[in-house]
Amino acid sequence: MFKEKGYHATSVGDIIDGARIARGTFYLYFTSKREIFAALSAGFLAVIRGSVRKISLDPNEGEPLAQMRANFRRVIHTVLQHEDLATIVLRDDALDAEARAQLDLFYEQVIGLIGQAVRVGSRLGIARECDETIIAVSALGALKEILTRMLAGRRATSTAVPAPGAEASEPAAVTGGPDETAVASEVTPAPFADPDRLADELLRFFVRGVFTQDTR
Amino acid sequence: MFKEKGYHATSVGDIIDGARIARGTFYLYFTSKREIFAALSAGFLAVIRGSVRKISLDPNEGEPLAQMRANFRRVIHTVLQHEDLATIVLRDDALDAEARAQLDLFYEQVIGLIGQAVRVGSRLGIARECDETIIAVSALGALKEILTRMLAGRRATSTAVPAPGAEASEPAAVTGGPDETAVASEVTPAPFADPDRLADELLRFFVRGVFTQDTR
Amino acid sequence: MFKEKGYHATSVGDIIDGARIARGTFYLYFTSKREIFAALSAGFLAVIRGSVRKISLDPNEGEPLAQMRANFRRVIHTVLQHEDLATIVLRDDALDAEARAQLDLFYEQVIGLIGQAVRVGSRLGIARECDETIIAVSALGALKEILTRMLAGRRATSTAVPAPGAEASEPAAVTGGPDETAVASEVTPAPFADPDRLADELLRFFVRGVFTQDTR
Amino acid sequence: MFKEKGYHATSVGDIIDGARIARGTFYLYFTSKREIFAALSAGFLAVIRGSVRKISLDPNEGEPLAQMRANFRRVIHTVLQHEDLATIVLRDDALDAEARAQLDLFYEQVIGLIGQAVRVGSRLGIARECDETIIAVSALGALKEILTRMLAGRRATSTAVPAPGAEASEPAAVTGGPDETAVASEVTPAPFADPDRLADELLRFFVRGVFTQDTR
DNA sequence: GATGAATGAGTTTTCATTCAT
DNA sequence: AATGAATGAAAACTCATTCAT
Repeated sequence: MFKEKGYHATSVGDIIDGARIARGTFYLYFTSKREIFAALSAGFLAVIRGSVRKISLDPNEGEPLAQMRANFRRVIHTVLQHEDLATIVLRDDALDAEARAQLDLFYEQVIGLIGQAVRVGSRLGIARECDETIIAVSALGALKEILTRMLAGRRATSTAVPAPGAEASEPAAVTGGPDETAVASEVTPAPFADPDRLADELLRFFVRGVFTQDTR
Repeated sequence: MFKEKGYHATSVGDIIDGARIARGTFYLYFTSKREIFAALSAGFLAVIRGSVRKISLDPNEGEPLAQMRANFRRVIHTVLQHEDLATIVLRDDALDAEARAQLDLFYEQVIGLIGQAVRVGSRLGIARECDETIIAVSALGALKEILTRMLAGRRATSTAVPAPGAEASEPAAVTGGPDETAVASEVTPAPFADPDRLADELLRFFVRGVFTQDTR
Repeated sequence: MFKEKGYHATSVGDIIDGARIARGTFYLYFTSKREIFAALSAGFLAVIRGSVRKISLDPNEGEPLAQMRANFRRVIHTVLQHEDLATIVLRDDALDAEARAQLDLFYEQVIGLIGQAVRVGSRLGIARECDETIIAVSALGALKEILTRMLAGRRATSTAVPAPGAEASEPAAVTGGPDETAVASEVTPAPFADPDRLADELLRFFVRGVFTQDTR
Repeated sequence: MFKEKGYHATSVGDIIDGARIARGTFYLYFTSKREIFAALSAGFLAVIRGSVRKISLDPNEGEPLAQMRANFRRVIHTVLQHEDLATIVLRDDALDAEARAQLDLFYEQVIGLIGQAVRVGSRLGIARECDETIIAVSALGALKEILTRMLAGRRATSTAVPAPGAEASEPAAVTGGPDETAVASEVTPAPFADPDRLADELLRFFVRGVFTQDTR
């Protein structure tokens, strides 16, 4: 329910209807709507944490960039394995201060991890001079956005035949200028369909950027 | 109010108290809570749209990368000029399908714009082979995350010593050089304090990535 | 509603139905069910407080016993003027700690007042040696019981023709032994019908007790 | 549980937790929460009934006033022996009509008994002319109030220094003489500590009242 | 144009009671 | 006899919205 309607639009009534249980049963297992959401979030965060490894300098562990690629791939696969939970966590709904703090902590950890990877790169002479916090935050943002759209794409695909009462079907049109709008028949799905390709593309972006020319 | 508490936690009561008007007066100007939020969002989106230019190949317009840097700087400055509105838009609160669609459209346009820049780069031989959608989405995500944290940092700083009644007057705190961040007691502020540096760092990330070594 | 059903058995729904107002209107004037009850109680306690005067030794104020009788009469009349409120206060329903404290304070004040009267009597040599606290508490208890039954009697009388759905009609029978059960057609009404007689009888009880013979 | 929190604030959950039994087990022995409360009340009322004797004119039974004193003492001692039950009965919590009627019946019997005593006194010429119902009701009220405060005092005293886990062990604190109560920091305890003194004081109040002067 | 009292649908939460095991 | 998971009716409370003044 949370995945479909978000935290606020989902009522306890929706949940118990969906779960085919009585109101009291819900409160037998969760003390509040907030708690079930927090429990779901926490569960997912734990799983995701488990899918990320710190970059190691131990040569047995392989090259740092290979380790990073493995991390990306694992995260993406874990997200795909837990589409529902990933969706509600990425939606980043407000909730209360405690849940907020839990999520913030998680992202701070992710930023720390990415920062560490950059620092390792610097030490090895394979990363350029940069503000590692900004890089890490950017990488996190990029990853979140990619994952969000990957999940949105899958939802759009799987719900292709919308139940009566739904209101999907985005007006595909976009792109500023009237020049090359390309195919654009399906808005996002295509490039996000292959998880491993996604991981590689993302990694390449982090590693090499896009442009070959120097900035200054 | 929306900036501080988010859409759902802000009641019409909060708004009219803050605005020192009567309940009825509110509904004289807005048909609903949703509408005022949508109006605020739309206003901000229009301003932001106005601060972005398509990359032009016309040599009078300067080099493409310089145009991109100018875009980044303008966006960041606009966001800073409209901290409140930017905050509520970046918070990405759920609302209804219509507001959702409006925001989605906007982001789709941004993605289109970034994609176009990459395509231009490709044509000029200054951008490497890549999936432009993934790159554009990543860039958008990075930008959103950076801006979000920049605003969070400013909020944290400005509310730090809350003079009773006052609510502004930045102490422009910036730690000199980019190397030794020393204290780092505050969560994010430091690296996000200088907007232009932020724009440059972000651009450099997009352009060159972080690592110098090849991926394959 | 509180008078008829007591605090717990009265729901906000009952109140708004009785008042012919909407739910929201109720919460516009009272923040909770507890609050309206507390407000009603407090109002009544204030009125009652206003109807009691400290016994004065000033000869212009009349004899102490006459002052006491006046107090009794005023209290009884006030209670009769505010039958509903008096009933809910005397019912002494649990509520929360705060309301409890408010009521306790009130009764403590009453006890203080009665104690003072006894002390005045002692000083004047018209009251016998006694533990004034016990006397005051006894007097308070007697007064409460008398008033409670006076009000119950009036309710029984006025509701003589019970609305369909009610469940009155006490099984009058009582009195341990099978000897003289007297008339007993109406359980309590009769002796409690005349307020002034009640006040006088009560005062006489306090003053002289019932038995003429000495105890030890 | 009922003693501590009252009927409404005590949930079946509290009861089964306290009794270390399962929910189902509770309903094996009692059909409802009301029933267990009624059973407890009824038990106590039976015990109390057993501790009161009708005043007899048989000279072997001793003087009427001595019989009354004995009754008072027995009631007070019984109440002390069953503090918990006495507390819940005196709290006079609402419940349903049936339990209400049971309690009303009991009090009516007590009133009948006291009334009988007064009538006996009248016949013997040792009681003054009076409305015996009013006197009996007053006496009942005084007794209830005294007992309530006596129990409250004991509770306050025993819970004063709550050794973690323990819940009894009265320190029998009683301030020596009846005159100088000195400290008086505690609300009521002192004068209510000695049950027999209480009974005597109460009896004396009934017998002689407080004031020596005539009323009219 | 402005006001604010009134509204009531909708939400969360509680808790006495049941019944299959 | 004992258990405890499941129940659902009922209760308190919220808040966006309306409309007579």
